Amino acid sequence: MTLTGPGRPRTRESTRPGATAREEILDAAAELFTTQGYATTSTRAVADAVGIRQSSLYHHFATKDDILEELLTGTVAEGLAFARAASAIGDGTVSPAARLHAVALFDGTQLCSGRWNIGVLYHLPEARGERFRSFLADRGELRGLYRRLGSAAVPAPLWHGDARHHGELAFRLVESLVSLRADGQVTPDSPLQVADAAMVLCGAGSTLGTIRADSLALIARLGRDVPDPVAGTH
Amino acid sequence: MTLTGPGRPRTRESTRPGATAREEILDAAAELFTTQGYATTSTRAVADAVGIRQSSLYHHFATKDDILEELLTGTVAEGLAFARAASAIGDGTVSPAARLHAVALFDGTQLCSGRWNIGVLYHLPEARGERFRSFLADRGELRGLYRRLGSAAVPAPLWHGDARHHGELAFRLVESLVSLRADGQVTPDSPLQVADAAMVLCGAGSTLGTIRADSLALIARLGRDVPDPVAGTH
DNA sequence: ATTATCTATAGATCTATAGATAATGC
DNA sequence: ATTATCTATAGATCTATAGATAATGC
Repeated sequence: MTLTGPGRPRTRESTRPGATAREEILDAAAELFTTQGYATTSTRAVADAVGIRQSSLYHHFATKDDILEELLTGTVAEGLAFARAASAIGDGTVSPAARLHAVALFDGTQLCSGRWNIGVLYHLPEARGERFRSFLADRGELRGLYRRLGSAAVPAPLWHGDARHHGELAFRLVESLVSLRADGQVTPDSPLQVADAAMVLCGAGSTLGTIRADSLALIARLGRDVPDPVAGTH
Repeated sequence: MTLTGPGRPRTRESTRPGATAREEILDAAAELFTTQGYATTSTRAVADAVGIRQSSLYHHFATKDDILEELLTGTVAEGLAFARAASAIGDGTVSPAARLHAVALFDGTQLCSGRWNIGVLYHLPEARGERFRSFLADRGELRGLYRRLGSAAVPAPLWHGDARHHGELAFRLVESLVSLRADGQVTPDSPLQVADAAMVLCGAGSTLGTIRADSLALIARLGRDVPDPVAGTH
C-alpha cells in the first residue's frame, strides 16, 4: 500500500505538532534554526524533519527567508500587543511599576514557554538585515515601551544617567532569559524572578509585594494568563 | 612592477590592523562573522577582505572552524583571567561587592571597546557545538565566578530564590552589552552603568559610592586599566 | 629548505524552478 | 481546476587540497 507519492496526500501522522503542513514546517524550522543556526540549516534538513521532499517546501513558502521571517514575527507579536495594551490602559490606579512588571513577566513567560527557544533567532546576525525590517521595527517599538515605562516607574535614577536606561536594562534583562535558556539555566520561576529583578533595577525593590499583586491583576484584566507563580513567591 | 604573485611577499600596506597576515585574517573574520554571521561568511569573503586568495587562508589556518575558535577564545580569556585574579586576591578589606563590580566593569569594558562587537559570536548557535568546548568551559567558569561573587555580595535575597541567582543575573546583564552594542545603544558610560546596575541588582545600591571607589582601586591594583569614568559619575 | 603566496580544481553541497502526477472538489 | 506532492536538475556556490612559483634565509 503506497502511502505517499506524487499527488497523494501525505499521511499526517507525524509526531510534530501542527494541524497543517505549513505549521509542521514552521515547527521543524524553529527547532533547527534555533539549535543549529539559520545558514547552517539547509532546506533539505527542514524537509527531512517534516517528512517531505526538499522541493515540496516551496509550495508553502516562496523562499527560505520567508520561513525565518514568519518565525521572527511570531516571537515578538504577542509581547508587543500586550505591552501596548498594558501601556494604554487608562486607569490611574495602575502604577507604571506594576505595568512594567506585567510586561516583563508576560514577555519572559513567552520566551520561556515555547517548544523551542525561539528568542535565539534575534541574536542571529542574519536577522538584522533589511529583509526583516518589519520584525526589527516591532522589536524596536517594544523596547521603546520598556524605556517609557521605566522612566515613569523610576522615582530618581539610581546611578548616573538618564532614567530611560532603567527601562532599557529591564528590557535586556528579560531578553537574557534567551541566553539563560540556551545554557539550560531556566526554571519555571525564572520569568517571575527576572520581572522582580527588573523592578529592583528600577528602585522599586521595597514595594515588590504590592507591585507583583497589581501586575498579576493587570495581566488577568487584559485577558492574558501566566502560569501560577510558585507557592511561596508572594 | 608586479607587486604580488606566486611566492612574492604581499605588500603589507592594507589599512587593516595587524602586524602579520594571520592577525589581518582574524580582524577581517571578526568583522564579517559579527556583522554577517559565521556560516554566511565564506572563506572567499574573508580572503577578499584581507586582499589575498581564498586558498591562501589555509596556509594560516587548517579549517574555517579554527578561525572562529581563535576568535572565541580571545573574547573570554582576558575577562576570565581578571575574574580569577579578583576572586583570589587575599585581602579581607576588599568586599565581595567591590570584586563583583570590578569584574563586571572590566568585562563590560572589554565587550564595548574592541574594534568589532566580538561578543555576538557566542550567541551564534554554531558556537555551542562540541567543537568549541574549550571556549564553552572558559565561559562557564567565568559565569561560575559571577555566581560565587554574587552569593557573597548579597546580604539577603531580594526576591524569592537562591542568592546565586543574583550573580547569574549580573553576568547576564554584563553580556547584554553585546545586544546593546548591536543595537547601537552603547555609550562610553555603558560599562560603568551596567556594573552599577549589577550592584543594585545585588542589593548594594545604597553603598554604590564606596563600592565604585574600591572597585577602581582593585582594578588598578591588579595592573589593569579601564577608561576614566566620565566626570560626574562618582 | 622554508615560507607565503598563487592557479586550478575536486567533490560536495545548496536554493529554487520545471514539469509530471494523483487526489479532491466543483 | 486546484492542491499538494513528487522526480529531476540547473546553476551557483563553498571548503579544502594539490602542486607550481618566487622570495628569503641558512
